[in-house]
Amino acid sequence: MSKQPKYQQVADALRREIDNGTYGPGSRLPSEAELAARFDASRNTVRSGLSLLVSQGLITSSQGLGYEVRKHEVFELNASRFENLDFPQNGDAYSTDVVNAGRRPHQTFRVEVTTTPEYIAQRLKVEPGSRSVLRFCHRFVDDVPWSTQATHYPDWLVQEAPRLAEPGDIDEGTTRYLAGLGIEQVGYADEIATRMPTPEEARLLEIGPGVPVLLWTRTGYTTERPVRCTVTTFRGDLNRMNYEIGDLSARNENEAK
Amino acid sequence: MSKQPKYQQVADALRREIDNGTYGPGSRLPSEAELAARFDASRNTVRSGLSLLVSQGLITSSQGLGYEVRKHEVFELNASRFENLDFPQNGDAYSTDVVNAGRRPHQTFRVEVTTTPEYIAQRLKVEPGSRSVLRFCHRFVDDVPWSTQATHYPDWLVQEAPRLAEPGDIDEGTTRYLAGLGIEQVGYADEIATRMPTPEEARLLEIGPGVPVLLWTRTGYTTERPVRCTVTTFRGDLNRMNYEIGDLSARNENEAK
DNA sequence: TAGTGGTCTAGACCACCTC
DNA sequence: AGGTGGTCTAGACCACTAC
Repeated sequence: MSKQPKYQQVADALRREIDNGTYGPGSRLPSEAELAARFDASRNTVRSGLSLLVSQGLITSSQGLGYEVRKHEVFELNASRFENLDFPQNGDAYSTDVVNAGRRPHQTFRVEVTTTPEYIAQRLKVEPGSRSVLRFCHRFVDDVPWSTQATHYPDWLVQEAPRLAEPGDIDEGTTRYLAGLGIEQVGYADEIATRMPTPEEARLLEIGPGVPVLLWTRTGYTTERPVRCTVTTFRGDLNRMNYEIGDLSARNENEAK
Repeated sequence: MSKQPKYQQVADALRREIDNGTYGPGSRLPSEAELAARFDASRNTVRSGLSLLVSQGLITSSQGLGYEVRKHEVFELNASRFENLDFPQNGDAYSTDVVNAGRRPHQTFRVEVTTTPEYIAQRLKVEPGSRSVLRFCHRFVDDVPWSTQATHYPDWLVQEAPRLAEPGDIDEGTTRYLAGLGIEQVGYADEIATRMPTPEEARLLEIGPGVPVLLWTRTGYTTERPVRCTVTTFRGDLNRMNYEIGDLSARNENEAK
């Protein structure tokens, strides 16, 4: 058993006390000065220990207030049910999901013409650097930044569906608008990854240290070819994705919760 | 434009230089002492900036060696094709996937009888604290820790399928073994989440700071009820999950890569 | 105004790697 | 041996929040 550095001992001790409920979710930790006295360490050493827990997503800190144990509540997104065309409502699937969960959604929206980034071009099977329309959405739930969503449409598609390039929302939803033009998406390729946020993402999503992002890339296909590529960036601490595969009648028949 | 703290300026400057290729993947950064001179800051301040980049997963550090720009290579796992019963090979789907990618897999394995944790019990629709069999797998690719996988089987199922409780691998795969007993999984409910690793996970997966884990929970159902719940923990920097939904003939017909 | 965390410094000593 | 990062200290000053 090798000797642990002191800041590790601080972090471990506090983690144990958080795990066993001494400090519950939302409660405040003792101040740095108190902890320094308790562990017979300098304030800086205590800070090292605390910053470890911060970067592990266990606690947060705010100037003038102190350290607080992080609360976890997650929003579930059913990706296999998403964007069903027999959708009962107008508006997009996101708002419906959020309202159904008893929460209040809002979003900011913008449309621009861009050159297609490499990552997107691969998936849309177009030349990198060619033109595409980007529809970008910044989403909030109860005024907390929740996710960003960037959908790219290739240039050839915009020729057939000019409203994609117009600013402002498309009331019936873009998927349905395209379907009305005979461009029906019959398949999706989803990719899911995780990493720490870039500074830009941290700003948009108001993510503190220790919170990863969940990246969801969906490429939509007609029977002929890919028609759109959507990259959604979620706060990892607030979201979970669900997929249903095959026959789940055994699960759904007596659903309570 | 408010003034940034000096350690932020250090982090931002280095991030820019990494992004624009001044320091490419795998290359070494200047030493702390050199950076301190360059930014006219104390060594501790430079360390704050560097540790920011470490916790963002952009660089790693090793004692005696220095700081290095992280390399990214990801392994893709197709979750919708996974565990297909018409699978051509013996052995489990994981090994097949890895070998197909030209990599060398190995795993350690253990079986134990446990009391069902809350999280699992909910999904298997059994009492929390009741008995279940846990089959646990620690997986490596080219000797790099890759993922852990813990599958729980409820007690009632183990009565019908006693080999589940025996130590050692089941050659034909557990899914096929169960199918041979008339217990066929016809549906899966998948849940995907991300967070920073616990110290235990960081140890098993040899994860450094700044790397999140990807959590994949799959509950398998017969037409009657849930029969198993598998929780897989991936290193977030090395793995990506894919799902294919609906008709993707347009994508697969002229697949090159 | 008092208490909290945030930034920054200068310096000491240790542990690890390479030569 | 010399250079690298890792740990730790003591103290200063700033910025934010509460009262």
